Amino acid sequence: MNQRQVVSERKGSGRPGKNGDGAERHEAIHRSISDAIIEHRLKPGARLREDALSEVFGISRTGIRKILQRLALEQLVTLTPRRGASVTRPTAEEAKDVFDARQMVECGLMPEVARRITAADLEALRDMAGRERQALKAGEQSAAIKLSAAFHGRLAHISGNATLAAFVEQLCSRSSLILAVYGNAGHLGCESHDHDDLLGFLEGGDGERARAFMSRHLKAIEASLSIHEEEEETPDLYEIFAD
Amino acid sequence: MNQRQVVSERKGSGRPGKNGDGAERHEAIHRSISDAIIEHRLKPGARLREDALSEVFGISRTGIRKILQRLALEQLVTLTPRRGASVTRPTAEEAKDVFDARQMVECGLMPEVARRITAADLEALRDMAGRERQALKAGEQSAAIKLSAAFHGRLAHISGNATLAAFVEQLCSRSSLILAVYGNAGHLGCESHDHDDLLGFLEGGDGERARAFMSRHLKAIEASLSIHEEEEETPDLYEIFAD
DNA sequence: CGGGGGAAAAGCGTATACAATAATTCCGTC
DNA sequence: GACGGAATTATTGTATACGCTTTTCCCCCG
Repeated sequence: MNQRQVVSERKGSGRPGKNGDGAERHEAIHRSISDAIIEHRLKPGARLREDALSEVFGISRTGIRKILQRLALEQLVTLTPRRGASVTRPTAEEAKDVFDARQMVECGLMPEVARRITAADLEALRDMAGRERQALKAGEQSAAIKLSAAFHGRLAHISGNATLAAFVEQLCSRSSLILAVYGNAGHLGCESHDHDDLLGFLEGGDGERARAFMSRHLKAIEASLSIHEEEEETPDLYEIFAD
Repeated sequence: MNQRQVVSERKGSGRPGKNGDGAERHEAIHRSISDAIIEHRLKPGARLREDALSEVFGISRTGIRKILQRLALEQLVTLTPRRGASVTRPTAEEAKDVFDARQMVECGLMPEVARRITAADLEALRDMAGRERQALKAGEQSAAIKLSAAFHGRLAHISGNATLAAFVEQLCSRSSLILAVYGNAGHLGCESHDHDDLLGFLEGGDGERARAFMSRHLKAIEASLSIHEEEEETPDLYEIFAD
């Protein structure tokens, strides 16, 4: 594909182990794969072979498996028992569940966010929204998608509830996958200046209006999807040939 | 301790690999440890050494590490870089976050649950509530705690949203840990017949009343905690000896 | 020419070995 | 007798080796 310069420092060096900071390394690899999925550089259904990944990142399969397993818990990859890992292809039902969950949690968080948001938060968020619009205009869908998810995640963090914020982040990642499967190319994700408008309500401290706007915003994204329920993994032949 | 008969079939048998159904095995071990934590047979702060666990369950450290990692993602155990795993000891802040999250999600789910609940669901839930009361009366705190968490989890599943239901289950598990740290012995968890009352509202299809009742129910549990913020892990000596 | 069976290959699951680091204990010196 | 340091021990981190399952490809038979 196109990412080749990921990380190759000390790849062919004879020393196998010799770790300096293994934990951060793993974190970096996790983010690297996670980003590739969220940005649609790895598309739903793509297989992730352990050997290939271990070679690319220069660590053994042990470490890769650990990361793959974590990604599976985050619902970004699917682990099929003897078949290995692949990028998750969300079902229509999962898509509905994820957006219903976002509706409940993100909207529910808005009043508290409006109460706690600071000038520094607003500045950072406006910057993100601006860069997102810019990326969208420049046709860089990957960057725009990632920025949109980051915006929603950052917003949730302002509520002060780390548990709910982490949940929102996970939902946003999954939403990105859903967009990849059911989104129409063209007007994808949070286009327009919805995000800027939302920040306006939050700056004014109007939590209820922000909640209502967030609700419409999410509904608009969900409505833009075309849920056509691809052919099932195990088509029900009895139903198909019931005549 | 007291669990010794866990599983020892084919333990000393020479064959190392020879797996029949590794996945189910791992699932069982995960549940075994998870239950032990939720039932307070393993208390917060308890260390979980990999060697010991691998010997108890008769699998190698590889499998144990996998399970430990999953438990860490579920926030039931804490993985300290070079120090191994231990049962998570929730902070006061985490406790607040968890209960706020439950307040938002579980209450928000009630209307939909009231809409979809069936007679079979009601019967199963009443059975669980009954067994919980019975266990509480018999002084079996462990069983009561697990049944309470299971009740809330089962309830959430009726909403039909698997994502939110899984989240609720996780929150309930963590609540069990919170009870272990901050709960007063004596009246712990959902005593009385709160659960039965709730089922009454749901049976009547009154989603709004069920939501309000669930809100009070959760507030009551949270209020029964004594958040005294144990000595911090790194006490601020400068502040303590500031005079 | 198409389909099925078998052999080879590829890839995952698990265990084990080795290296590195944190904890503990023991000994020497002050 | 106590404190500091060094060696030993205990425990985690990582890699690698091996077995088993699945898949693929090729050849043979129909």
